[in-house]
Amino acid sequence: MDTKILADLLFPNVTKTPADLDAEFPPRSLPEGAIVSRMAPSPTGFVHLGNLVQGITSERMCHQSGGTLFLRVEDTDAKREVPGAVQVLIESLKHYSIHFDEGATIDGDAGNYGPYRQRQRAHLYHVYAKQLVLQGEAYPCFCTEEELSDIHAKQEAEKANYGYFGKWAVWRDRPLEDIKAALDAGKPWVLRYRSTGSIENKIKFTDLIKGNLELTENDIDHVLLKSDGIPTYHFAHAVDDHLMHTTHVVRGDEWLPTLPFHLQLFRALGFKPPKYLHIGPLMKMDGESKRKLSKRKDPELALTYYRAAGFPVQSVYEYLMTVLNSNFEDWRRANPDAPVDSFKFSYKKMNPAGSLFDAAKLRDVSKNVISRMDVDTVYAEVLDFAKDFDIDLYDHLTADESYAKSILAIGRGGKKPRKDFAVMADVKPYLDFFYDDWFTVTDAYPEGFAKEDIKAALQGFVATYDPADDSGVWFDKIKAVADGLGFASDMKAYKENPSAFKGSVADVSMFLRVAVTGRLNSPDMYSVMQILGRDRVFARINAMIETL
RNA sequence: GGCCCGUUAGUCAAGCGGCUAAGACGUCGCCCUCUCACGGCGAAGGCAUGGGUUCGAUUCCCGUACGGGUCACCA
Repeated sequence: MDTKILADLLFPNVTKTPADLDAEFPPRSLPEGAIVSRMAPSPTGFVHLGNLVQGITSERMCHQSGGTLFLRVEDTDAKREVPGAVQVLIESLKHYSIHFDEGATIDGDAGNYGPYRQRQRAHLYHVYAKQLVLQGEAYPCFCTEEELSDIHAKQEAEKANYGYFGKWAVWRDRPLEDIKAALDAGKPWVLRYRSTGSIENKIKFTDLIKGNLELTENDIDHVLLKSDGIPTYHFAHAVDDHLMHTTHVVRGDEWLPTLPFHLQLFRALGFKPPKYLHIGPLMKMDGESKRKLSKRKDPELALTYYRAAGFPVQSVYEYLMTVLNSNFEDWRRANPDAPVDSFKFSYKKMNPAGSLFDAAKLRDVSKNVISRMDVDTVYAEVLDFAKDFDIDLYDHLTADESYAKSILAIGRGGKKPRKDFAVMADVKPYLDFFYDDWFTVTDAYPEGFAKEDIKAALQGFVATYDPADDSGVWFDKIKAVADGLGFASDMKAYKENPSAFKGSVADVSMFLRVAVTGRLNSPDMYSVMQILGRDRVFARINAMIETL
């Protein structure tokens, strides 16, 4: 068959050649060893953990090597696209500190290798499509959906392998007249790759994460161009990553089965294939068994889930970092205050297998991240969460900013900071008693004590409390009250002979705690009282005395 | 079903032919001049399995089992 005739028939308007495009998109001038990679999500309106895992990996590799990271929107499937999804995508990636050097932005494209939205690149793909037809390595196929499912059904019946290949590839070797006739009849067509591979052959391949792999050659005549003229992922991947000079492709390992086809394509097109990093999936426990996190079943896959739960961005980022490079944890312990990007990320540390998503671990990481934040940062984080998810909390915290901050400052800073919050939703139950309208007097007194003693202890405290005292003096006074009532002021003495006392200074402190905070647990009472102020402390203590 | 990937404690994981097989989370215990939150100390718990190769295998090879992925005009 004369491929020239066919090529012109199929792509009459394509005049450019691959050489023209190579001239249009010359290599970037980057230092030796610089990595160029991309994030290439499809705009489904749903940004998930997997996107982020892949994004962080690409981002670190590019920027640590002095290279370039770009964002390419894979919007080849018009059917699935959700309106406004591109914006959501760009904004949440930015939110999670994935910074792009070029690519799609909310306002349009930035960079010299665009367009960065695939649907706008149709003319580029067609140049290569025509080239493949010319080389006899692609052909049109006019099968309808029904015909294809018939083929599939027959294959099932015959227990043959599925797919459009060999004798099943009914349009593969049709004479030109048939094609012309179909074209003239206005039948829709797709462009298929003419595979010369065989499943009898194996190809060797080295993945940067998985290591040496042996894969079966591809013998399927995959679709290159859909009937709307827009490429499939495979074809777009080859063309785009060539023209954009991608050096490393990071993607999920669900792509491994189609990798042989991709390699075939790069060869057919005369492209140098990039290095690949195939990441194992994030899994979760589902009853007894593990399975890949699925976006239909698992809300925790969506980034928005973490925001609603009150995890700071930094927490999710650091958790994912520990999953990607487990030595990150050790590094973080040794460098508690260093910015995350001073950590030396290495793809060599990445696990070839999938990992189970560990919510408990996320919480732990998050506690540490939050405990390292300064007051202003925590305050901002809480507000950011509260304004969308707990407006009542937001109103309380903003009513008196410095008061709120003084609460959040308790136990913050220093070598052993408090770790009360894993998520911002933990904040309200932690500090509600600082607000009078949230505070409730409790009658759940510590058990095992005479009411008279509790009352006397509270009165004794009120008689001597002075907010000007430092914590040492403050506590000495409480000890004095304890002693006066037959409670041990010395914990050691108490432990050696508990029956010699009515209780200890710990119990006296508990009386105060219950009176002042309405609960059994609280941060350090000295700090609490300092923040509450003398009048409110006394009011609460007196209110409790009334009930005794 | 075909093809492919994977398998170190409940989980995340170091390890890369010779180690009493790190560490972290979780769990449990003890300690810590006021509880909690921290912090400290300690405990339980592991190389899926059968064959090789080797003086020696968690580490290399093959099989089995189990887990996962993929077989679209979706990415």
